[in-house]
Amino acid sequence: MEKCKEERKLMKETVISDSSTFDDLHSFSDDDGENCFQSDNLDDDGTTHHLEYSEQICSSCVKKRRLTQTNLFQLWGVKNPADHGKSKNVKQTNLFQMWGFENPGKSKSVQKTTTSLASCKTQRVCPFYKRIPGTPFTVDAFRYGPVKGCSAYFLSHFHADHYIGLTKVWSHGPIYCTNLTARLVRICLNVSPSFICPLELGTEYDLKGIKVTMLDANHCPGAALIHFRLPNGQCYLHTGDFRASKLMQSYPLLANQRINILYLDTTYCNPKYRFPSKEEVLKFVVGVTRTYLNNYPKTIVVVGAYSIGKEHVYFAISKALGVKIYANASRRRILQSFGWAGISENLSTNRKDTPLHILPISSLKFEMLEHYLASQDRQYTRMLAFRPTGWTYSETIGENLSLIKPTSKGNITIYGVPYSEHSSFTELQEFVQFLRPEKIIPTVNVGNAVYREKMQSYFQQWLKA
DNA sequence: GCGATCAGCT
DNA sequence: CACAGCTGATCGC
Repeated sequence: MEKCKEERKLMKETVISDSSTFDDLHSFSDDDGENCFQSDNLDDDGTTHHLEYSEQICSSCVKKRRLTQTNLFQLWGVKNPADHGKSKNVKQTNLFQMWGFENPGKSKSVQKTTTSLASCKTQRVCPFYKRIPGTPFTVDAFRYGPVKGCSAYFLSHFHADHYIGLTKVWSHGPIYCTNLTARLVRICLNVSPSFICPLELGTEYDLKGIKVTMLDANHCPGAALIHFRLPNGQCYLHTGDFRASKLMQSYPLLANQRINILYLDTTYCNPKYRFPSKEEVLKFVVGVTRTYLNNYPKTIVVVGAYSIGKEHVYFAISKALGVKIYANASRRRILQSFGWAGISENLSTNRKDTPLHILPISSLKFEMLEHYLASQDRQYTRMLAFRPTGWTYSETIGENLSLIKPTSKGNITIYGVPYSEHSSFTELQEFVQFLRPEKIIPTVNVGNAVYREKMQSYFQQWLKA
């Protein structure tokens, strides 16, 4: 134990020195004594930065996995008797409690032996594609501690994989984001308001001599594309997470404007991802719901959702059926914070008032849904559930939604629907061919050199034409 | 005891 | 690989 502690300390020091090396290579001090990221650390072939793509971790610690307890009770699907005593002390936040009733007993079929690495902390280094060269800015880089040379931290949108590391003890610098994202950072993460700097969409700001504009990203509420114009005339666009749309082609900062570097959300940068438009998916979801309710009027409709995003799936059902939306208090609070007109009238605080319920997407499993249905005072005889996720796709289904077949068990039916808030391959192509940027830096799927090369070859093909 | 963070999992 | 998290475990305070 003590040995491990020492190793961790040693590793931390090692990593910090590595980090300094990186910064020494890629940053300089300007007249104010503030560090900026140089723009000349970027090569044209896109192959010379493999090291920078991988966030640094301690390999020696990874090898030293230490077994903790194997939970045989879970392995057997039996309740751990010791949990009875614990339950009084342990703060439980499981779904059953969220719904307001007892956990019927965890019976995960297979629970792997748990291992622990927390004792061997990994220290990551901010990868180059999160830094904006020639500026003291980073985008979605909160998990690296204070980033050397960074005096302003941008948050593109409020999803956990982008704000990870941002907590109420944050003190490494100002956080720039849209108004809506700023509210979420404050109310959900309790970050000190003194660090939160909300920016109006579509308004140009001068931040440390750089012209910055946030543009709607057509992703989740509050998500932004970030446009930077440097004093030397260079323009960079960071898409954060986005779904490219025709509307973006009318943004004054994008139409007929030169973009020198495009930091691109390449989540679905593969021709196999050809999913339908959001509108088509919404139409499909509403159609399925109507048909189902015609056949089985006593049906409860459930939509799975993450913290924010994909709200229109249940808004569409709500509107089409003329029913309110039930969501738990924390989700209602978040939805209210969007400041959307008329949202309050469509939310219900009582689950008995409406057949349309929103649940965490992780709870869309038959066992949990059966329990949820059983808890509804026999109001309903069936359940229809939707799981909206971009990964719910199949090459054969492609854009033909009628090929989607639900999975059913007993009186519960679950539809996976390809409602995506990221660009499809085609949308990416159109966006890049519209923007014709000088250079493209992918920000997703970059952990693997083969993928990186594949993506760069797509970019080249698109821009050849 | 609480919050932060991480590996593993989906 | 990643979506956008969740869970359990551990550690620092």
